[in-house]
Order: sequence, then C-alpha cells, then structure tokens
Amino acid sequence: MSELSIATWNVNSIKARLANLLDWLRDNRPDVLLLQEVKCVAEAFPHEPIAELGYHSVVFGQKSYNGVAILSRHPLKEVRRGLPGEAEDRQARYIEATTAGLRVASIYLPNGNPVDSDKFAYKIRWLERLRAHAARLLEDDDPVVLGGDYNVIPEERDCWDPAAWAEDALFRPESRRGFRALLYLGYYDAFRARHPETGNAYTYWDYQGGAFQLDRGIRIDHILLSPPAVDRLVDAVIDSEPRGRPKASDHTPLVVTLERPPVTP
DNA sequence: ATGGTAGGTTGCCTA
Repeated sequence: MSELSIATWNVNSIKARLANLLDWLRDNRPDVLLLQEVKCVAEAFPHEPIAELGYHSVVFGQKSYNGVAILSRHPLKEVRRGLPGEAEDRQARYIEATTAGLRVASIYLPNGNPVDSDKFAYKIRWLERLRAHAARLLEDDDPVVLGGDYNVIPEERDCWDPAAWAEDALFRPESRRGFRALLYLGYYDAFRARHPETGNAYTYWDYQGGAFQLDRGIRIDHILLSPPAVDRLVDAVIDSEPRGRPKASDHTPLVVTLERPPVTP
C-alpha cells in the first residue's frame, strides 16, 4: 500500500508507559509517532528499545513535566526544539522535524487551568505563538502536519457534558478561538475533515470515576494538516484500545493516513 | 458536599 501513517499520543510518562508504547508500536507500525508528556530529560529517553523496533527518535525533554518527541521509521532532519516568540519560556512543549517528505511537529499545549491564573494567560500566548509559527510553515514547500495534545475541546459535540466543561480552560472561548485561528490560516482538523458529522469521539478520558468505561471523554488530541497534506488525507482514526489496557495513559492514539506523494520523474 | 486517579518528585504539584 502506498500510504503513510502519522499518529499522536500523549503517553503521560514514557517511563511508566514504555511496555504499552512498545506493544502498540509493534502492532501498528505507524511511519511517524508524535509523543507528548514523556516527562523525562532527553538523556533518560528510551532510544534503544524504540530503535530495536526500527524507529529513529528526537526528543525535547524536561524533568518531571511536559517533554515531547518524534519517532519515525524514516530519517529525521532539521530538528527545531521550542516555539519562537518567548525567549524566557523553558517548558518543553514543541518539537519539529522533517521526515518522510513532511514537516511534522509534536505539540503539547499548556493546560491553562485555573482560568484566573497566569497559566491561562500563558496558554493563550502559546496559542498565538503557535499561530504565528504555523503561518510561517505554510510558506515552505513541504506539507505540514501539526499533531499533539492541544488541550482544546473545539466544539460542544467534542465532550460528553459541555456544561461540566464550560468554565474549564480546555473549553473557554479564548482557547477555542485560538484553535480556530489555526484553521483560519488554512489548516484542517484531520479527524473532523474525515468525520464531519461525528460527535462523542474522544481521545482523552479522566482516570477518575470510571470515565473511560462510561465514555465520558473529550477530544483534545488533534492532527492539523496544511492544504497539500489534507489533499492526501485517506483516513483519521482514534484507536481507543490502548486506553482500556492495564497501566493505560489517560489519552489514546489518533492515527492519520495519507497517500504517499506521487513519484516525480 | 466531598473526593475520587495517576505520575513524578519529595514532602506537593500537575493534570
């Protein structure tokens, strides 16, 4: 099959999730996997067991919190760590590289709660910095894939109980507006492009209260595609199987499939 | 009305 798959998964600690991650990689073999919340410094990242499965990996790590990585079966080039626009920002939330003919980024957007704190202001600034950088990426030739945990519920149908989320940073109008600003640039939400009528399709379920068993979730992990990338979109699937496993992350993978580019003579 | 869960770090913060 001449297809290329790109997945995103917030693993909530790569150390705690390594066995589940390796199992999933073996079973699914995506070309590219974008990871968030690896929660380790780059030196502690488990490159070796991942390499044994055929994956290169680049990491922007941080002790205890955040941390993003890109795994690829193809060479990874021109790696960028961190989003421009705020020199004093030390949080490891953005890594970008060229692989498989695509410019791909793994994004861990700030959560932003509580709304009346500087954490929310940081989230909104971060969204604006992402918008500015995403606009620049559209000027380059490579198709762009921006995947990760956006910590934004785009619409009411993307959560089980909109009223329960009304005052949360993940659903505040400012957050949703910041997410829509990326779409206004010309990016497409791959899951929504492929499933325009679907509601109650989630990528995250809280650990508490049996949320997964009750299917009380939210859709906050997204893969955004530039126009040349969405032209090649074949499918976008949420794989909820890993969320039901023992020692699961509270997020589950989203997998996008693209046609391979036409071979140019 | 409260606490419920998980991960990391360290005696509490983040999600």
